[in-house]
Amino acid sequence: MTSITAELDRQLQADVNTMARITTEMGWVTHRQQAQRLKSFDLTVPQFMTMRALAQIGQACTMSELAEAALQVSATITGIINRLEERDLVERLLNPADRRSFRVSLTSTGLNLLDEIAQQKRSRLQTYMSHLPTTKRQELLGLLNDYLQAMQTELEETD
Amino acid sequence: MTSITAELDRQLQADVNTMARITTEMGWVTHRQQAQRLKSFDLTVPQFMTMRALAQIGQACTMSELAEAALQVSATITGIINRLEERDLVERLLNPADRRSFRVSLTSTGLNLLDEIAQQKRSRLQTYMSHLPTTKRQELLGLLNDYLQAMQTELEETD
DNA sequence: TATTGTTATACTCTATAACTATA
DNA sequence: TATAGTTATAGAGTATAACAATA
Repeated sequence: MTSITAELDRQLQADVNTMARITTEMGWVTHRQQAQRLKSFDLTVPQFMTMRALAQIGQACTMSELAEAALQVSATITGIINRLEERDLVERLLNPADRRSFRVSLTSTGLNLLDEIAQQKRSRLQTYMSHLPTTKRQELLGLLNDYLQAMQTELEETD
Repeated sequence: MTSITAELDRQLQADVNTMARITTEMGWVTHRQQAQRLKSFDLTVPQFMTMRALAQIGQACTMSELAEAALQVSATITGIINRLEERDLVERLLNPADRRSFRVSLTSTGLNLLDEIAQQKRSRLQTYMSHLPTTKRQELLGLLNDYLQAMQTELEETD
């Protein structure tokens, strides 16, 4: 007869395997699905995530700050911002305090586009989430949030 | 005084907003983190996901089948398989039954590499998951699995 | 004629290293 | 000298369209 401890270990192993499969798959499916959806707005995933990072910072920030928030190196951000700026979705403003750097921010056009995309996403999620009982919903959110934070912490550590 | 229905609606709205934020962010963080980790194996995310799709199919498949499983178009898969084949991680085998197509499969080197990566991922997850009580773990897995399936179904529909 | 897979093309993302301007 | 940002470079992924070989 097996001990309770061994039983729990086996269960943990099984759960870890399942979790490994789900998170790997979910990351890729999410990425490809987002790319597909953003295409109709003529945006790429990195462009969208950069705009989102700008919105989240809330105020004009430097290229370096933006690069860090968007999980990119600064050379990459330069290219992304160039393309977004050509379409008047973001703007570089001179920074009188330090003439080496800019203040980058979303234009009103950029902010509106971001709102439109967010609204579309909320509509899709509403259908899915309204099928879950309130307690399950909140438990899911809490666990996802913990997991996300664990991932973000880990990313910072390996920097 | 507000009705219970209105209260529930407001709660649903709040949960939908949170879920929208978390899933968007998680997709990007996962993608960047995976890219960073895979770099130490000299693999890109699409290369890894293609190898994973091959492993999941289990037997040799055609380029078209692989493209569909890896959520790519066939022209993209051609390039990815070319690069993996040069490193002996996958192989194209002649298909006597139809000389237009190949049977693609992982080599033993490719399979070993995949195992090594999976093992590393399990180790990391184990630390995180052993902190969760068994019931919470399984509830999380159930909900994530449902969500993943909902996403995959949606991807197929928009094809 | 239809299907399988590749090639051609054009563009974006990505990281590293070299560089320019400013502090 | 150090820092902010860009440019140069090389390579990978991406989709569309044109193409070759085979069915």
